[in-house]
Amino acid sequence: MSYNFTAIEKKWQRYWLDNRSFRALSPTEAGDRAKAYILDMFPYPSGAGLHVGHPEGYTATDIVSRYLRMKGVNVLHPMGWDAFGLPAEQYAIKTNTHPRQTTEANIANFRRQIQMLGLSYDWDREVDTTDPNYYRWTQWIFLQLFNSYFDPIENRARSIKHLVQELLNENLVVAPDGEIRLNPTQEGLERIAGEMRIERLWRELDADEQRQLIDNQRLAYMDEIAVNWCEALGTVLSNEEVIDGKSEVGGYPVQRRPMRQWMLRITAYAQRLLDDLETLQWPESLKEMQRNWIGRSQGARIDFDLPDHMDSDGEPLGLTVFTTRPDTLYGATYLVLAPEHPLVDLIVSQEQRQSVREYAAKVAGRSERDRQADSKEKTGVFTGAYALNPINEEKIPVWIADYVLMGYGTGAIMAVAAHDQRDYEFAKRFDLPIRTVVRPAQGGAAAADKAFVEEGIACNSPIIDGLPSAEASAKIIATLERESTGRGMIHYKLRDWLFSRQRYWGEPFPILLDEEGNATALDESELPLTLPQMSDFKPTGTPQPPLSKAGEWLQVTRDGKNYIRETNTMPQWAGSCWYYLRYLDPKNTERLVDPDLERYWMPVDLYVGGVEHAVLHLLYARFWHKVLFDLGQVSTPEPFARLVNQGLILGEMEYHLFEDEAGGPVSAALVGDVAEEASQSGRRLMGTLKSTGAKVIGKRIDEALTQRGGGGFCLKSDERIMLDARSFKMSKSRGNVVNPDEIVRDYGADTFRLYEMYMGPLEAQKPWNTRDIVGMSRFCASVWRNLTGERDPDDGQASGGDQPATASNRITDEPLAEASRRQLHRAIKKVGEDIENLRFNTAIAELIKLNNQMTGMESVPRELAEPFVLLAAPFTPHLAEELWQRLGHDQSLSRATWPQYDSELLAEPMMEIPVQVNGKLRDKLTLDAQTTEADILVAALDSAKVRTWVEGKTIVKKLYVPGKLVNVVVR
RNA sequence: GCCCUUGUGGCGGAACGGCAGACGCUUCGGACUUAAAAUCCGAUGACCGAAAGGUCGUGCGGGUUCGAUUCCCGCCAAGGGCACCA
Repeated sequence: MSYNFTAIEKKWQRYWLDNRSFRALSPTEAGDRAKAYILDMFPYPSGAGLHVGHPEGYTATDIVSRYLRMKGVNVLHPMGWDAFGLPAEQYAIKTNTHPRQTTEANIANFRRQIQMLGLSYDWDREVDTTDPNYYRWTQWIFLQLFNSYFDPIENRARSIKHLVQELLNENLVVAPDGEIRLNPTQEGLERIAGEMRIERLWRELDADEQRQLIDNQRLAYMDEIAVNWCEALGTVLSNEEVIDGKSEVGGYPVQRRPMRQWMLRITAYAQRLLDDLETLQWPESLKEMQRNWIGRSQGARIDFDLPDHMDSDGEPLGLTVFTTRPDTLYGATYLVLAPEHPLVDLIVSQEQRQSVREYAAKVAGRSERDRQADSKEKTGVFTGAYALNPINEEKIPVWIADYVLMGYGTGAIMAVAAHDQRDYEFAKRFDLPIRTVVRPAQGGAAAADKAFVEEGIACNSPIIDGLPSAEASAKIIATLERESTGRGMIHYKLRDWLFSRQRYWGEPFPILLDEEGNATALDESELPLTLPQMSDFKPTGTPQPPLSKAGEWLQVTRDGKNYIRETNTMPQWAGSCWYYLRYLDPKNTERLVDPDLERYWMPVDLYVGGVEHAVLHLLYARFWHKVLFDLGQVSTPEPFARLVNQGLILGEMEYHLFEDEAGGPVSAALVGDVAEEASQSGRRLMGTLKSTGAKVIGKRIDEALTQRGGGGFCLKSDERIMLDARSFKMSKSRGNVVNPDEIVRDYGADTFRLYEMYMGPLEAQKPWNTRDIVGMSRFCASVWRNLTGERDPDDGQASGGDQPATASNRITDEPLAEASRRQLHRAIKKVGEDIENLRFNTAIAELIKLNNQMTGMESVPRELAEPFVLLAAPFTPHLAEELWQRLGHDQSLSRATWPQYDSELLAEPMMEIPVQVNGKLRDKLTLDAQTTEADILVAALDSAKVRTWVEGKTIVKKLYVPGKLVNVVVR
């Protein structure tokens, strides 16, 4: 019987599970072995089942894990389920089943699919984010966030108790703007300036104020802010979940509306999240995406007085802008506020009130998306108010315009029309003054029809004239700071993380709310707070979350006071923010993770997953990790030392024929230029139009192509043909989704694994091509034949997984030929190095070459067969285990020793030296590897072929690159 | 508009200063077979040539170098990210 992959794969999958073959060792068991934590991004178990993209990353980490185990490393390689989330809940609503049920069914299906791929996970450590024993600790981390604040002096999170203590001790005081500062009297400064009280002490606050003050410092806090409300999903979404004004999930419209929501103070960590990227071995492009998302801008806040306006207490009003170009302050010819800016109502003049209101109403009625769509045409309205430029007391008009966003900076800008393109367009539109205050450093004039936005030399700016922009900015900031009309600051685009959702299927907050809506945390001992069983978990159609219908569950009386539970739930990201920690100690009932285990295993040595999490999961997880680090719960500042993004697997190539613009002849197959070029020469376009999957549509392709003998096609000489061959993302609607179940059924898991790894570099985006799978299938069958001698179904031998393994008649104890031995040792080196560099495609190519050698052999020496099976084991583990057993081993090879190569055998005794003349290859010499340079050059010039190219010319230079080539330069 | 990534045979890709196209697919030819499948052997970048051999060739245009797919400068195209971010 021939190679029966189904039986073999079942047999070994059973064996691995029964024997817990991939159990990670405890630090004690491991002794002085090295450790490696190899992690996959755990999947969201959707109803659709595994996608071919999942096995790509999972196979990659599996190969690395299996390889490292064979190298004697203690490997932790776990898997789990990120099972809270919107799709499960939406599906549950649609089918009227409880999300618990669908989630369990989906997890079972995912587990089956993952196990059928032969992935070497330590199943003892499986986690499920929806398990109360898991989300108990998600809630626990939330409590840590709630009970902590960010100490800007130490630049880290600390217990809120510490803050209260410092306030009680009067080391800290409360500034009028609500900020907490060092007590100036501690530095010998006065806390009282004139008759006006500047700062207040803790004991001078009443109980409500104290509570407010503390609540405003927490890392998890409630705030009434404009949030992204998605009507269709019935929930709010984080900035990261909104793309182009639509929900990332489902693409539903999202509106801004003010709601009281839980926020996490990720902005406090902006600088550390930015700085620590430098320490990570991550793809540069992904780091760049995080940098852009954090969006650091260095600049200044500048205060403009509004001389004609007083607040209700009779204090003069002021207006603060943020700018990255303080050096252009003299060029500010007007100010612009966001239409939603709270100051607008206070300063608008009687005459302008009507038009300002109308404009603001119009803007409010439009989504962010619409606002961006017609950003080409600037709109805005004058408020009737004027402000004073602090640098020169110039009186400038204040406008409102929707190109200024309330959500960035202070929601107000100083407009410098000469040096900002948007301001320039606005000024042109409304005929506002444009004043040049920077000239190009290299001389030459700036373009007249647009803003000069680069740095240069300040001009028309009395105190900074002649200074380069950077110095000019510094001087302006110094001046403003001296006069208390501004200060240098760094602004981040990153916003605090909106952390609550109006959903049922998420972690409940361990929070009680009193009648005023103040939050009180549950005690750690009260966790987990489990989701109430509800038959009606549908959205309410209002911002009221489904849990508001939970009846008794909601009511809590404590110390004689009535509370109601928080009815929002946490977003899907909560569970995935820390799952990598739980794998280390998944059954611990006392702690999140045992500190010794945490220190042993962290950080994650290799993390593989899709790039779609660049600014969501990967930013959130880093943030939580840093908080846990500050609070002493984890030992490393970063969770994922090395990260690799697997490239997207696109759908199968699609070929399209279409009319060209002239409505003329048909367009046909292959990418534009190639086809066009081909059409001009009339030569063979592609030999295999049929076999590539191109569909012959009607007669048209036949009109353009003539069939050659043997099934190839040729372009008719004068046709103009364009071929559109492209592949698209796999999607249900396109009908190009490949189902892993079918591939494994038809070809086996080993072949499937090989195929995905052989498609190309792990990081590259590449199209699926079912046609190519057969290559890997042939390889597996060929290895089987080469090592078992079982040729085809007719030779009468029983085999397959359930049968007792029979010894092979192809294996011999004869010594291996010298040349083959050298090839083997080169392969051992290459395969090991390629795995370490995640270059699986070239490693597989090496295995194929080695197997091709065996195909040509009469019988295969054990000296070659055994190392070959070990080298193949990480890639085709089932096949390798079966062959290993048939080679007479009674132990699984999962912990067998990886072969070692002998460096002596890497060098060939003879070498082939190409000889170039003027950089062109003219001959090749086969020489003893010991030949000296002088002899090689003599031999090279002695070559007849070389001589014909050198004759009659002067040799200018003779070059020898040791072991590589000779180049003779002649003139 | 800005940032990042990628452009190599009929296809996926390899080489990443030193023999361009490893390896797989496809196609063609041969062996085996009553036949087919499977398997095995050989060929497969283009052009010229009967052959030996030669010329061209890694998106395009320059540059550095004895030598460039590889490094530098300038374009073009595709994919991804950000986007009125002050």
